[in-house]
Amino acid sequence: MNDRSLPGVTSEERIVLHVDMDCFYASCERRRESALEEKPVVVGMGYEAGETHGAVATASYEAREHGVESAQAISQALTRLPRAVDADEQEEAVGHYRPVDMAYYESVSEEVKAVLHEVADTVREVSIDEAYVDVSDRLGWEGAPVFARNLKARIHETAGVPASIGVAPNMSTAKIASDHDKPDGLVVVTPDEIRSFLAPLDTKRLHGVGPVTARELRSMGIETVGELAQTDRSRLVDRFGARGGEIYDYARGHDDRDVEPVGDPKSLSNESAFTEPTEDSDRVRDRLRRLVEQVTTRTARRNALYKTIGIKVVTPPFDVHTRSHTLSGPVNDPALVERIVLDLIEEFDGRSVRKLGVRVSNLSFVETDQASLNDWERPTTESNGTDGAPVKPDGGSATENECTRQTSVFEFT
DNA sequence: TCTGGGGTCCTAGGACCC
DNA sequence: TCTGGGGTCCTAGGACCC
Repeated sequence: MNDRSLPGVTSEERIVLHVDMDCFYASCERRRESALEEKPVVVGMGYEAGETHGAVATASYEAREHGVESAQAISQALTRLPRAVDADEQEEAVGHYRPVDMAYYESVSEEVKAVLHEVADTVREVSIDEAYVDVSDRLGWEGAPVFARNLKARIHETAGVPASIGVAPNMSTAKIASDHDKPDGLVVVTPDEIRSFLAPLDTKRLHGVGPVTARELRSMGIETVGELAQTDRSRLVDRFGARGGEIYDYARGHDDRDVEPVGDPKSLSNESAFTEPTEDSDRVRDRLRRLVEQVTTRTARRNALYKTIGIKVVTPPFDVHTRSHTLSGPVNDPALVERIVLDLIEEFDGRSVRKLGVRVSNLSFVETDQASLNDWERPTTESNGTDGAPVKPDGGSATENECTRQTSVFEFT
């Protein structure tokens, strides 16, 4: 159903919850180390000896009061909030820094998601600490506040971490609502409150409005969601393309997206930054080989085949370049990935590099058992004794010959 | 903001086919 | 050989999200 072009007409009324865990990694650390309760906690990587270029993944609200924010350089975080050392812990404001432990956070996340699946038929797990649930079939608006309050309590009892919940007739508003009263928030926006709730907010609160769009909107004289809602839709589409129409709809409280589970990933990548930019092509190649191994290990574990292989090269000051190469058919072949990656990087030889990435995309997932996967993936080693060229589903082989690099559009004009 | 890492979607031009 | 147009795939970049 798509009636977004008809203002005032909404699809059948829905009740959508957005569940957002509060500073999730820090909460997880507190769950297993209760001494961290109510103390400034910073979870990140890069502050251990010998590391200098990490960033803050999550800062607890106590840490945020000292100016520590997520995505901040760890060096800056340490200046604002010195690291707690046992001796002078009583002295003044100090931060409790913990390294990222994804495996643990994943396990806590699973406990949270299990609760969500118990209480709702449809759950969209957006990320490790965030999910939408559609409970339209289970309750009406009268029951929504109590339901959400109970859900929060249940998550806390079961998984031991706090959550904020937003309830609204659609995903985009529910998300804004969950963020409206963090931490430990609960905000319910009923259909008749939706426009007045959104109107005074800064446009940046809308999903799809980042720093660039917010700046451009400001230059158009649009600061609030209410002002955005009063703008000409076509003016926004002209300026921002499809996203312009989207944010206009969101600003008016319209969002027809269904809450549906996320599917298989579209791409898998790994990247890594150098402590400082390097021109050493051996170091660059070593780093790329490591990334190739990381990413192909993940694809193998997930039974993923890829057709497109690419690199990302960040050169100073912060210019992002991508190069990619598409094969004629999906493969799972780490050696081929390495060859292609090393081929693609040649163009950047001699240039300073601060960050590298390896990505595979155009994924397909083999859901059959491992045995049959191996059957068609590696018949070359014993059965027919060829040189181990990757075999494609259509029986051809994706060798380097047929994947001559396509000329970049930038080599012209 | 002197900027880590893993993702998604959109756009625009060119190649190529019919 | 000229002209026109539609459709799809590929590549690179950009904005955004967590």
